[in-house]
Order: sequence, then structure tokens, then C-alpha cells
Amino acid sequence: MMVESASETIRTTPSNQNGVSSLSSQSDGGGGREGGSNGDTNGEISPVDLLHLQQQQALQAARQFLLQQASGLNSPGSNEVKQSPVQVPVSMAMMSPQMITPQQMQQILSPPQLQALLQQQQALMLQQLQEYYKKQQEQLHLQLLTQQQQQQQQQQQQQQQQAGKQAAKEQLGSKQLAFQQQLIQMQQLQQQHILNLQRQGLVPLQPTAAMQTLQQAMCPSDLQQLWKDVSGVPSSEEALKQAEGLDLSTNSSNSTSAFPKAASAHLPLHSLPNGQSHTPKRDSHEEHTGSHPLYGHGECKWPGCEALCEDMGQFIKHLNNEHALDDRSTAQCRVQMQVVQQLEIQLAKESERLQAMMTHLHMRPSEPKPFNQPLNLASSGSLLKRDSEAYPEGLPHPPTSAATPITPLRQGPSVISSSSLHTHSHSHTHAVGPIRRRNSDKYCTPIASELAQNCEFYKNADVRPPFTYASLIRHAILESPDRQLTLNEIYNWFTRKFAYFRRNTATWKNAVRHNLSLHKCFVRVENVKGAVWTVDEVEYQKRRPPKMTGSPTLVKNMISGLGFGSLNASYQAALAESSLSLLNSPPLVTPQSAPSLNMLHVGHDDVSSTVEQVNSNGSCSPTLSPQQYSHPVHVKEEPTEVVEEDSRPVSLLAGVTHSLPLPSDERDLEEDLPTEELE
DNA sequence: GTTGCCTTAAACATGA
DNA sequence: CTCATGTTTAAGGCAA
Repeated sequence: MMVESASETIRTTPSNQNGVSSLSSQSDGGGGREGGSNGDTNGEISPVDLLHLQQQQALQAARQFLLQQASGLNSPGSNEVKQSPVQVPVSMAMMSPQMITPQQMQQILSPPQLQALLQQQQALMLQQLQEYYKKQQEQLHLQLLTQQQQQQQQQQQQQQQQAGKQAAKEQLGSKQLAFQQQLIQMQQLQQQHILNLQRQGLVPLQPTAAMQTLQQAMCPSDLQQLWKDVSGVPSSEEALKQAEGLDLSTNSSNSTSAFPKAASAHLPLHSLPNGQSHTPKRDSHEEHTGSHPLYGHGECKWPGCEALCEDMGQFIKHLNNEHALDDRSTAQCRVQMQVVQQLEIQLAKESERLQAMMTHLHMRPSEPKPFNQPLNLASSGSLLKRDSEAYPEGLPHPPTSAATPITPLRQGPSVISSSSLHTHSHSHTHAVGPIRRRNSDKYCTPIASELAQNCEFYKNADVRPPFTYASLIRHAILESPDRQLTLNEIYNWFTRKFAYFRRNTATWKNAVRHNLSLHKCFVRVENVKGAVWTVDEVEYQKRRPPKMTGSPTLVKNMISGLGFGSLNASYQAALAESSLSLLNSPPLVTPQSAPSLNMLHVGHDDVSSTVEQVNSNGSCSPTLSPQQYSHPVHVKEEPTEVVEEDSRPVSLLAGVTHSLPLPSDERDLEEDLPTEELE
């Protein structure tokens, strides 16, 4: 990683990430960049599209297979494939709203937004899946009830046609088997894609990912389509198969026996009440269209039927006539059961996988997860907790928070939503650990909290941090024990903290160097061993007259709000930086440094008010005097510590997770401040 | 339309 | 010579 050739510059420029920004426009001239630059970046070609494509392929293959099976046994033409292009599952559409690639969305949306969006989507998908589950169960149940009434009639036919029973049974069994195989195949494909998405941080590692998988693998429309194929039993054979009807009651057919019947027991989905008015389109329609779960939109909802029925009576008649307890219905019912069971199995599998993943990622699977809280960024809370757990050495969190003079603010619920992030302050208390988290509720600085909450997000997701290079560099330097870093250490900090900076190294490293040289706030200090970079805080504060008029609340709202999508990365970073500067500036505005406040904040009076707010909140740590911050140049005489990070293994995930407890990071509490802000 | 900022790209210099 | 480190210039995008 450390060695980048100059040629990499040509192809490593990020393209999609900035969406409308200049980043994309310039880089594409180089030709086919990406893809090859880094192994895990090829997902930029819209993994959703890939997923969609393969999903189509899998479904097509399933249909082909079923058709082949059917054509060999039955007279063709009874049920053809009705739509060659497979309908895009709902989840698919939800994953790429407005046809924006996930990468673009990541750029446009701030991490809180992304999380909220994903949670929304997942909640929606979960809802739909639950609906689907419910409907399937209802269908089965109803069909069983309906058919029980006709059992006696069927029994007569059974006796008459026992001869042809066995053959038809086998045929159906083979078809069902093929169906199952295709289903499993599809689901496996989906799992792979989901995992790919997860690797790129496009899909949060949450249980709903399993739901997503299921939903994508077996969205109702696709199932409906598959059902048509499966149910393509020619009428000529129906008479024969009617004899088999009662086999359903025993539920002991060869195909179904392979699935655990108890699977449905552990799923609360089935026990859902019948009406969920908030469910999307189809179901809500059914609610008022008719009370029958198999009737909706004026048509029969029997799998693969879609027969038009004007009213309920007609539907009932149709149900009794067309979907009586015959062999076909039985087979369909059985397949439906298998589908449900397969889904349950799949769900269990995915849940297990998720547990393992979360465990691996140091998440806490056992704790109550906020996954079902769509617009609440509670996941970030879990991230915080996870973060705190990421320090086995036991960083002195409580001391850190204690170091901050905290004037108690409103002790509202610790709901850190994107809209509630606008409370400004220092975040040094908020980052990690339950204690800090408590404090963070009070002093939730927008950017700092965003970074803190999304520490893992930035570490693992290939999302560009909404901060300027200058602010990031400054943060890295201030975060360091001696507030000085070598260039290489700055590089390492970037790669450690942000997954985004683990690729396109030539580009952003050049930018880092450029910023270091360009901005006067970065002072190069010759050291015994070499040169280190420090921050001239006064220069930094002078440097950037904030363009954003208005309170940081507005800034934050812009950042986290939907309107932020119109901002490009650069401006996004600029805005964020303006906010970030507030986070780091509080040391300057400690009571003792009040006189220097005006001076230091000349040029951005608009934010100074906010700074004062922050100050009034008593957020800042007084341990660091402005002089210290302004003249942090204690040129390190011991070069050993400087190089320490270089020699560190580049295990990114583990490295970043445990980066703090490094010996060199053992520093005073006030020095912990920047770390917490950015983490 | 101008200005300022940010980003990216690139050329160039220097020293190990 | 190569590479890392700095410096500088230029261009494009964006918002005020």
C-alpha cells in the first residue's frame, strides 16, 4: 500500500463518488480507471445492477428449468412464461432510489442519512416480507380450509383414479424438486451479492440484510411467476391428480419432509395480525377490496392464477371451482409451503450468518438492535458501543469525559437522529463508551458526532468523509500525541480512519501534500530525523472565512438533510470543515482564552456565535490553552515514535479498531479530544 | 459575472 | 535512477 507508482494517478481517481463534483469529471479522462485499481473497488459499477442482472439470470434459469420439466411431462402451452423480463424486486428498486448508484448516494448523503435511508429501506422490506409471509400463510390456511369442505367429494374421485395417482405424484415431485433447487440457487446468488454489498458498506450489517436477501431472492412477483410455471399442469392430467388431494393433510410428501416443520414456529411473522394498513400498495389494496386474503385488485391471488373476479361472490365461486382440492392445488399448496419453509430456513441461515458477521466485527449481536427503528440513527449508537468495546486495553473513557467541564444540558433521550445532531459542542465526551455516549447526548456536535457515530462507517465503508483535506490533516495532526506528524503518518492516519483513502492513494496523497504546502496553517518543522508537520491554529482559524452563513445548525441540516444532495463533495467537505473547525476550536474559546476568541475567529463571525454557544455549553476542555493549540510545535526529538505507525501492520480493520490504545496514543485527556471528534 | 474555496492533476525540485 | 517529499501552477466545480 505504501508504494504507489506514479502511473496509478492515471486511473485511480474516484469517479462516482462525488456525483456531481469535479472529482468525477477529471478522472474519467484517464480512461478505464477503477476496477483494477483495487480489488474491492470494482463494486463501483453499481453492485445493484449486477445483483439485478444475476437475479434475472437465476430466475430465468429457474423458469427454463421448470419449463423443460413441464414440457417433458405435460402438454406445452398451458402456462407460458408471461414476462420475459423479470420484474425487479421491490428491494431492488429501493436500494437504488432515483437510479443513483450507491456510490453516488454515499457521496450525496451523509452517513447518518445513509444509515437512516438504509434502515428505512430495510424496515420497508421487512414489512413487505412480513406481509408476504403472512399472505402465504393465509393462502395456505385458507386453501386448506376450503378444500377440507370438499374432501368427501374428492375422496370419491380418489378411489376411482388411484391408478394414475402415482405417476402424477412423481411428476410433481420432480418439478418441485427442481423448483427448490432453483430457489436455493437463486438465494445463494443473492447471498453472495448481499455479502458483496456488505463488504463495500453499501448494506449495513444488520439482520435485515437477511430479509433483503430473501426479499430479493423471492419477491412475490417472482414467486408468482414461478408458481405459474410450477402450476402448469395440463388439464388433461388434472383428473388423474385430483385423486391425490388428501395427501396434503398428512403433509408427508417426500419433498416437504425435507424441511423442518418447526421452522415456522420461531418466526413471529406468521402471527402477525391480518391487516397492516401501512403496507405498500398491493396489500393495502386488498384490505379494502375484500376480506379474502386470496382476493385483491379484483383478481384471484392464488399463486399463478390472477383470474379476474368482479366481486367477492364471483371470487368465491372461482375459488371453489378453479382451486378446489384437486391435485394441482395440492401441489401448489405444497410448493407454497416449501417456499415458506425455504424462506424460513433461509432466514435462519442468514440470521446465523449475520450473527457471525457481527461477532466478527465486534458488534454486539446480543444487545437489542435498533434495526427496526427506521429513522432513528440508533445504529450509530450501537456503533458507539461497539467502538467502546474496541478498546480492550480499556482507555480511560471516564477520565476523558471527566476532563471536560460539562455544564449539564437537557438530558433528553439519547436519540441521535440526523435532525437532532445540531446541538453543538465538543464532542470529546461523546465518542466512545456508554459514559461518553451519555455526554454526547448533550454535546453532540454535528460533525464530530457524525464522525464519532460513523467511525466504523468511515472505516469500513468506501465513503468519502465530508471534510476537506485540510481539516482532516489538521485533525490528524492534532490528534497525534505531540501534535505533529510526518507526512507518512498523515497518510497512515487517512488510511486508518477512512476506507475511502485506502485506494486512489496517489490522488489523495497528492492532495494531502498539496494541502500541506498550500495552506499556511500547516507548518513544516524540521526534526532530527526529518520533517514533521504541525498546525498553526491561528492560521487555520484565519484561513477559512466560512462561506456558510447561518448557524452550524443549518450547516448540519444541510449536511444531513436531503437538500444536501445538491452539494458536491468539495462543498460538502467545506461545509463540514467549517463545522469541524468548531469542534476543534473550543480549546480556543475556553473561558481563559476568551479574549483571544474574537481574534481567532475573525473572518467567520457567523460561526463564532455558535462557538460561543458551544462555549456556553461548557463543552470545551480547559486543559488546553490556546497557546498550546496555537503553538503546538514541540518538535519531537525522539523519532522512534514518529515511525511507529509506519511499521504497523496494515490490517485495516483490526488496525483501525485498535489504533487508539497504541502506546503512542497514551496521552493526556485533552489530547484525546481530537480523536474522539473524528472517531 | 466575480470571487474564494476545494479538489485534482501535473510538473518540477530536492534529498535519501 | 527511483522514490518519497515538497512546492507550485493550473483547471474545474460550486456557492456566495
